[in-house]
Amino acid sequence: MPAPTALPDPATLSQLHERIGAWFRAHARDLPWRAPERTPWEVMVSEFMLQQTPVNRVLPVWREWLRRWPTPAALAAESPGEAVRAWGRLGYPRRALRLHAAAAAIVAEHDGEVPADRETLLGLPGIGAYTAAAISVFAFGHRETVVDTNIRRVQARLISGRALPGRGMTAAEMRLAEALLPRDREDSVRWNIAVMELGALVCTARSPRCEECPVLADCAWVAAGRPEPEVAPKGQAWHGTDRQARGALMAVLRAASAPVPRALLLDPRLPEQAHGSAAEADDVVRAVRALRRLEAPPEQLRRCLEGLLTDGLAAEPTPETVALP
DNA sequence: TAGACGTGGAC
DNA sequence: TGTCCAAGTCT
Repeated sequence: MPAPTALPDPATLSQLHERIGAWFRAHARDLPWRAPERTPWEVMVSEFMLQQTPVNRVLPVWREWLRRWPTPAALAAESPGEAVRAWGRLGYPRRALRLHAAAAAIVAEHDGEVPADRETLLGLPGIGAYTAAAISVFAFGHRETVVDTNIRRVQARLISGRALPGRGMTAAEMRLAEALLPRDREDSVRWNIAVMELGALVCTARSPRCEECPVLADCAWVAAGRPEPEVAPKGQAWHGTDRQARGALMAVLRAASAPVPRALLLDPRLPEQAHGSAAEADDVVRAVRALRRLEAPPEQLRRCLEGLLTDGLAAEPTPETVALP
């Protein structure tokens, strides 16, 4: 059972707003998707890419993506496979597929303009509670409660006195975020991004930099003597998993511009065939060797390939070959 | 609601 | 080295 959460009184809350706001003005990173002239589409692309992926890895892919596809219509005009290829090594390539599908829906149903309200955004592929709120706030300046993993962690420590939030978001956390949100619209936008930034830079999951925290004196977790987390981390297995095998299969498809023989994917011990340019052939050979090194059971490779086809991450131009969709 | 879903950097 | 973690979404 979560510890009871005492809401700060109005004076304290106002002080929290002030201190975290001042900290943000002094320490915020200069991230391109925060520039005031950014379009809603540019913000939306950043939010998709930032789902479970660190800022530093997103930056170059975001720039190249928007150079190629500066509008939803530009992306929708491409094949989904090109989106998956441009996604590169960001991970969770289904996000590329969903971003492409969302662009198509925006063109088909919203005159090519990113919707401004949370409810409409929620109807788009790949947009859940967090991303809908984030786009509404960061692209359109609306007053909405945004609750991401950073904000949950800051709230858990600062207000609830716990080391980490639980696995799933609770209604209580949502209510707490609403209660903390400044009334003024512009202040609320600033608050959301500032708390996220505080969580990302100072109130981090592993080794929080409490000495740099602007609200250290108000922190319920510190006041409680920094108790240990209540829930043990889940621990993601990796070696030998389907996720690893799917990733290796996708790497081969991304590297190849021509369809790849199905037999090569299912039995990567086969000799690689020539693919396109010499440079590309090198990339394909490298990817196939990485797949081979997994020494995944043939049964697993078959299952994973079928999964990629089912998910739409791969297609079969012919019965004997596989390619990006 | 718990589990699946990529990838690479930090400790 | 292995574990943990990252602006989540979907089923």
